[in-house]
Amino acid sequence: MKYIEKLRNSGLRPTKQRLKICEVLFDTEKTFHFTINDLSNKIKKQLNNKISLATIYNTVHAFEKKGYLKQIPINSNQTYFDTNVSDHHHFYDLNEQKLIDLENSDVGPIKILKKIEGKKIKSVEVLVKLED
Amino acid sequence: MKYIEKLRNSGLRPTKQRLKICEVLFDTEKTFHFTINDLSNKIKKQLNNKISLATIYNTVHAFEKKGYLKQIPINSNQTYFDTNVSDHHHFYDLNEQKLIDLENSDVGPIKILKKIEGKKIKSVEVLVKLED
DNA sequence: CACTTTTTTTAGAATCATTATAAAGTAGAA
DNA sequence: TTCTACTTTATAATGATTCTAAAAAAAGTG
Repeated sequence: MKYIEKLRNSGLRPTKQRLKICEVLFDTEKTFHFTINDLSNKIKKQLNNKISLATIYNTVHAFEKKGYLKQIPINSNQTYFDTNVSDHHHFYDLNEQKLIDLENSDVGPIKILKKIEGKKIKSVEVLVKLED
Repeated sequence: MKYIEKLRNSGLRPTKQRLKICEVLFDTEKTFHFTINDLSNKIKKQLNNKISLATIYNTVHAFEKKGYLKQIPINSNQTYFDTNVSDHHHFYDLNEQKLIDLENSDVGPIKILKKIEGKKIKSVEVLVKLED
């Protein structure tokens, strides 16, 4: 199965629960944004299946560490994740509290001119806040 | 007093506690980053004065709404604020968990090419994650 | 000044996302 | 199968933030 490798790479054994989580996360054409709570609900509805929060947290964090999911840097009481792990950015609609993808090509090239001794750049993320 | 206007503009009357908060926030040459907890401790040490968390939260949020403080979009369990409200960006050192200012001039101009119907851009914020 | 009304501060409780825990379940190797 | 190590789970713990209601302070009024 195609998700087994993703799990193994993330240091996780392919269990029933983890495979279900993979299905919901990766078995779609479109990528999407979610919170842990969103994901839990999606699993309940879509698969008619309850997986404990602890398992969901563990799995999502393992994927995030390996780069199969991305955290979206935004101030909210919940943490937002993205199944789109390509280099891209986000609009955040303040009124509707909704995230929208901004492809890299929608944002001009970004040059970081300042250097910090002994550190290298891991990622550059742009958040564009929108209002009415 | 110079802070009275800031408070009034934010819809707050100038009380003893709020003026103390202003002192710690705005009475320095250098701008700085802080969490509510940082600020509370700074008030204790620097002014030898305890102000309840509720008051600090209220005041900081009022200033943030008026633009006298900025929230820094970053995923953390605590919310980070910045007394530097000029247009600028941030490095985030993942290893030391420290924020560093990135002046606008340190980042090339950013062009957002995508438009969203009926929405206007309120801010563009760049977060550059650093690792060793 | 009194006295009333409104606003503010405060400590502590409530909330809520996230993390930790420990017991019961499951997978994989021998 | 049987043993061992890893997983899942429900539930508790944690910790930042928000809420609350009572006491304190400030403003308004005669």
